[in-house]
Amino acid sequence: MKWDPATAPDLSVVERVVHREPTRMPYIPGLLSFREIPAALGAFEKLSVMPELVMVDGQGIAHPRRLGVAAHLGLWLDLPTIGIAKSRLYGQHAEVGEQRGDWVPLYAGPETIGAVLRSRAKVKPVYVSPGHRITLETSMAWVMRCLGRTKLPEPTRLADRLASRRDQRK
DNA sequence: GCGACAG
DNA sequence: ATCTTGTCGC
Repeated sequence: MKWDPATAPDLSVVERVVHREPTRMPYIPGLLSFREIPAALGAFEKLSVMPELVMVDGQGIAHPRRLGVAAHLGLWLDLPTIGIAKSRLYGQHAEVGEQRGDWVPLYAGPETIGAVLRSRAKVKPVYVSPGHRITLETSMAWVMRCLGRTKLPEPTRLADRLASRRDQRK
C-alpha cells in the first residue's frame, strides 16, 4: 500500500531490532556515512518487514557532495529516506520563527537543499533534508506528521532511545 | 592561512 | 558523540 502523510493511520511500532558492531572509522565531518552505514545495513538485515520510508539521524542532501548519511543509505537500500539532523553541517539559512512549525529554506547558493524547522518552541531547530527518492515537500509533511511534543520526530526519537543503554529491556 | 565541522 | 548541572512537565 502507498501511504500518505494525511492518511497514515497512526504511529504504532511494527517491529524493533538492535544491531551493534565495532566502528571501522572515526567520525569525520562530511564522512559520517562511512562510519555509520555498515552497522545500519546490519540492522536492516535483521528486519522481517522492510520499511517503505526511512528517517535517518543526520543529513540527507544537505551535504557538500549532496550525499549525507540519509542520502547514502537510501542508495544502498533503494528506499525513500529523509535526513533529520539536530545541527547544521552545510548550507545557509535565515533565522527561523519561534513558533512550532515555523521553518525557512536551507540553501547552498541558489539551490534549496533542505529546511530548518522549529519542531518545538524554545528549542533549537532541526535540519530536514531529502535523502533518496523523496522531495523536500514530502519530507516536511512526513516529519510534521510524525512529530510528538518533542524536538525529534517519533521514528528517530524512539530508535535513538532503543539504542541507548537504558532501554535494553527484553 | 583560518575557521567550520551531521554523529 | 559524551559528560555534568539545573529546571520543567507529567
